[in-house]
Formats: sequence, C-alpha cells, structure tokens
Amino acid sequence: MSAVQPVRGTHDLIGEQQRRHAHVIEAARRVADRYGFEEWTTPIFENTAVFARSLGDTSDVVSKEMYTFTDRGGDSLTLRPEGTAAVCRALITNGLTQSLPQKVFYAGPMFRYERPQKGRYRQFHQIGAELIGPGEPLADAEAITMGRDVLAALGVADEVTLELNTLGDLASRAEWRAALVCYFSDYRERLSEDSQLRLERNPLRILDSKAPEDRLIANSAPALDLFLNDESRRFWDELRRGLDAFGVNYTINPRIVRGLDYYSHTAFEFVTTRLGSQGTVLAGGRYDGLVAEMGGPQTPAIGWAGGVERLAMLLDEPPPVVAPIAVIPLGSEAECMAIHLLNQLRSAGLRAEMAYRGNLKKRMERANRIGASHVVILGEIELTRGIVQLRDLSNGRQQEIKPENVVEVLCQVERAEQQV
RNA sequence: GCGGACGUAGCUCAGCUGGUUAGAGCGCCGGUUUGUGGUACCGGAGGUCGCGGGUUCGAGCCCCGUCUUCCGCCCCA
Repeated sequence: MSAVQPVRGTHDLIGEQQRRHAHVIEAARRVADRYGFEEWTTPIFENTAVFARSLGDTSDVVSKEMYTFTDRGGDSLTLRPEGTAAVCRALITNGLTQSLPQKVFYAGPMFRYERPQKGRYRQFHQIGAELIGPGEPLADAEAITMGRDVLAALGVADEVTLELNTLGDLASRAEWRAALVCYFSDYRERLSEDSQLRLERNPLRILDSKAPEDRLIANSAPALDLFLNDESRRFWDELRRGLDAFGVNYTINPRIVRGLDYYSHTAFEFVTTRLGSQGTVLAGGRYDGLVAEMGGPQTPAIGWAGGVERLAMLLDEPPPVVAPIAVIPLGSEAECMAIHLLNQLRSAGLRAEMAYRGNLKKRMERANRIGASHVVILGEIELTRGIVQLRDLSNGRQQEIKPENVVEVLCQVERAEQQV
C-alpha cells in the first residue's frame, strides 16, 4: 500500500468539501446557542471501558467495530465511536451530576471500523446535542425541535422526514421484548438466517429486517402498544402533544428501534431518500439508563447526533464564498502604499489579497481566478497623481478615487450587497 | 464479515474482436508587442493505463491475486 494513499475510509476536506462541512457545523452551533446549549469538547479517545460499558461487553459492535489499541502504558484505549458516552463520562468526572440540567452541544470526528460506502466512513464527523437531567416528555419534544431547526437552518428540512417511535419505559419494554422472543421463536424456521441470529442477540431488530421472508412475520408481530403501561402511554401522548405545540411534523414508524437496554421511550430519526441506504441524517432518543450504567447517579437524558458528511452532501448549493478585493501595486514604491491599504481594508473587516509577482496582466488574471469582486490598481502614474484605480470586475467599470476613500467606498459596496 | 460493479492525464471520460509513438473536453502553464481579468485564437506541459503476478511474438484490453472507491447485505452505539 502506497504511503501517499489515505487510510481506507478516511478522506481529506479541501475546498468546497471543507466549506460544506464547516457550514453544517456552524449552522448547528448557532441553533444550539439559541436553545441555550453550551459546547463541550471531549478527547477523541477514551479508556475502552467508557464505550465497552455503555454498549455492553457482549455486543458485536464492541469487538468488531471499534478502533481499540493498547498504549505504551498498557492501557486499552479506544477512538470514540460516538459522542454520547464520552459526554456522560465527562458529566460524571466533572461532578456535573450535581448541577443539572446540562445542555450540551458537541461537534467532532468519530471512528468506526466499518466497510466504507458513500456517507459511511471510518473517520466521520458528528454534531450532537444532549439534554441531561430533565425526564419530562417536553424535553424530548424540544430536543427534537432543535434537530429540526438545524435541518431547517441548512435548508434541507424539505428533504427529510421525521420518523418517531416509542420504546416504552424499561418495564414495558422488557415485557414487549419477551413477547417478541416468544412470537418469533414460533416462526424460527421460516425466518431469514440473519434474523435467526438476531433472535438470540437483538430480537427487536427483526422488526426492521429487510429480508422479504421476515417481513410478513414481522408485520404481524405483537405491537409494543399492547404492552405500554400507563406511565409509558402518558409519556408518549405528551411527547406528541409537545411536538404539535412546537410545530414539528412527524410520522410514526413502529420499526424504529434501539438495541441497547438503557434506551427508553423516545426514538426518532430524520431520514432522506437521497443518500441510498445511508439515509439517516440525524437521529436520537432517550437514554435514561446510561449515566447510571456508567457509574453515575440515575439521570434521565435525551439526545441526538447528526452526520456531518451526510448533511454536507444534502446541501444543494455549496456555501457562498466571500469575494476578496485584490490590491495590485506596480513598482516598489507603490508596494509600500499597497501594503498600507491592505492593512486598512483588513482592519475594516474586508477580505483583501495582494499578489507578489507578475506584470499587471498576470495579476489581473490572478485576481480574476481568486474570484475578486474589485481590483485596486496603484502604479507610478497613480502615485504621482495621488489617486488609485478601482475596478469592478463584475462589470469592468473602472474609476479613479483618492486612496483615503478606498476603504469607505468598498465598505459601502459590501453593505449594499448584503442588503440584496 | 458476505455478494456485486468500477479503477486510463488535476477533473469528466473515449480507447473498436489484444497489434506499432495511449486520445478528447475542461482545467493548468505560455503567447496574441511594452500598465488591465473574464469571452476568442495559437502553442505547451502533464499518464508507473490502481498495484503485483501470469498467458502471448505482442496486454490499457485476456486470466489470477491484491488495494481503493461505489452499490446491496450485516451492523448501525
């Protein structure tokens, strides 16, 4: 394998890719801020136990899909495969279980040893939000609404639909699970090979199996609805009332499940049909059991994570680039003046660049290539006359103005453009 | 982990049943006189045909292996 080849499933973010990526994160950050969420940055690796414990030691995921390694001190470390467990660990180690609620936003790289596909990479990026402390269904509704607002801010709200389900509380869920195992066991022989395995490890997943032979059986499986206790039913009703109040549209999809036991009540996914089989763009749920499972006090929590790569692909238009102003001096005396002008333009908050070499033609070409909106030309002639040439590259109009007016004129132009 | 498809210049691709120095468009660089970009014209650079084996007088093209990307499945914390 060549040394200049990137590692399988990793990719460089350059140019438009990087701009799309940054745009997604910045939009999410702004929305999170409006909701009163604070950004946390946790390490990209943790003691393996942080993730192993949150996932259950027997899980396939732990052994097959985590980037785990032993460091020089002999400790087992793991590149984080998701954000929630790390945030919960940070909550506990910083003693913040004493000051709830915590409203946390995060963004950063995650790592999973998976077979790459479009929208599925070994190093990928997520934005996420965790609302830790409140156990009320309105908290779920608000968290979901915040996710919707992120999608709306990105202009992709019309591309996705919100699919919603409840898993019931821990007791309801356990009863339902037992009933499913019982039901599916009767049809064991007729289930797909994969689902026969799922029956042992993760029976809920049979419900969203894609195998045709499973579909008929799964569609007639006992519904959770039959097992919801009063408490769970009340929660589910209030969640939907809350979403209605927040003005969030959704469809109920009983096939949305979560494998792990600490999940309860709310499960949701914003999905699109535009990304093939990696159509889930932002998803989450309630995990009232996780903080306790990690050694903290019993703490209710709801959260979600969104895939930055998938969202970036969904953006129709790449984020616009701010057109710079090109300053073109001719001659060393003019260069001094140009540098002064550059400082002024940048101090005024404008994007300004200067080319170091080439004749006027070359520098004009370069100005055009970097997408400059205007060019300021100052050479010997201009110096002696005490003016500069200001050329609008969009229409070729060129005017002579005094150097001291350049910043003001260009600021006015920018203000005018922002209003359009 | 399983099944399948692709892999030729920076990018998008062509290359007929294996036959001499591998092509196009876009992009890039230079030029169309000396201080004016974008459109036009002329010219130029740039390719281990993913990599490694094999068959053949001869392989971009056939065979085997391998890697990447992509499409399903598994998984989806």
